[in-house]
Amino acid sequence: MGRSMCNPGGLLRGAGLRRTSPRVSVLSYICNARYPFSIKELREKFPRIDLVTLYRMMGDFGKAGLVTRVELGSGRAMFELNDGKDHHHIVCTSCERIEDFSDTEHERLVGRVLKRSRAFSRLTGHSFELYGLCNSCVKSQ
Amino acid sequence: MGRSMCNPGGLLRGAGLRRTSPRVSVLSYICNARYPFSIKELREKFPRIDLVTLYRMMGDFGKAGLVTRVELGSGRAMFELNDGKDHHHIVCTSCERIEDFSDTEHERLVGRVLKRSRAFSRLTGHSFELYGLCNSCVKSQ
DNA sequence: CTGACTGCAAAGCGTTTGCAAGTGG
DNA sequence: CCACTTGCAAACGCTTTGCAGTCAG
Repeated sequence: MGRSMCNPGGLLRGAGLRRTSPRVSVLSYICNARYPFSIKELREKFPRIDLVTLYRMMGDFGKAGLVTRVELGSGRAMFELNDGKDHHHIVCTSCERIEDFSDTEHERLVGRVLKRSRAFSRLTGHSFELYGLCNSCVKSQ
Repeated sequence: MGRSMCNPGGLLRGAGLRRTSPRVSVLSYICNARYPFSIKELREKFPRIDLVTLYRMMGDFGKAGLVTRVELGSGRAMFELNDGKDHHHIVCTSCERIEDFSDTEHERLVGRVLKRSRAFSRLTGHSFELYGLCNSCVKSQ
């Protein structure tokens, strides 16, 4: 639900980006992705699109607010569709499985930290990610 | 206080690592570092120690529990002395200034998230970092 | 003396840049 | 048409690996 209503053409036009074939393909894939994805994953899914094009595409989509870059400690860039909701991730350090979670308490906490800070007065972003072992990896270890 | 009592030789021996000249130099620097540091910073501070040695040293110190690796969204690895206390960072995205903070509420939050998760039952770590502009960078922009 | 450690060279990986050819509006 | 996009090649920064010489214990 919601995901399937994704309209790549409209999203691109709304963002002021040209509706090219690579962009439409990738954007519709992104709309249906349930978890953060890497450039490598896009490359495997779309072997005919150049790696450089994918990097530039994520850069453009990012500037346009279509996708958000998330840091998940893997060393490579990960992205996800920007749905406007602030959520976070639990990442399995063994199989890289990812689960989303959101926590309203966390937002309050961020505000409180900022208020206490002497050196900072403006926040532009934050990362809050958990690392662990998912149930199946716990069993097999 | 505390910092100045740093004893590189003792720390190394306790960790089962040989007390070599590069390790002693770097470790005493680390003990007095007030903020997370990068390999590049160590390289500038100790030009005569090979870059590869610094990487391996951080790897060894990490395994021995002397330092902790922190992800601050810069793309490069950052480390800090492992003092056993769980704290977090506010990073200025303009000048890379770093301020530490700790928040007991955060620990409770982590436990709550884990309890609610269906797919995860064991956590091995977490990141909680804030990004923003420090007071002096806010003024100059 | 021996294994742990270091330095140098080279490779690996993810990412970025330059430029000519292609294409959407 | 013309500016925006793409693909290919090459460079880039950070990090890792291989190997021979060195040093601590």
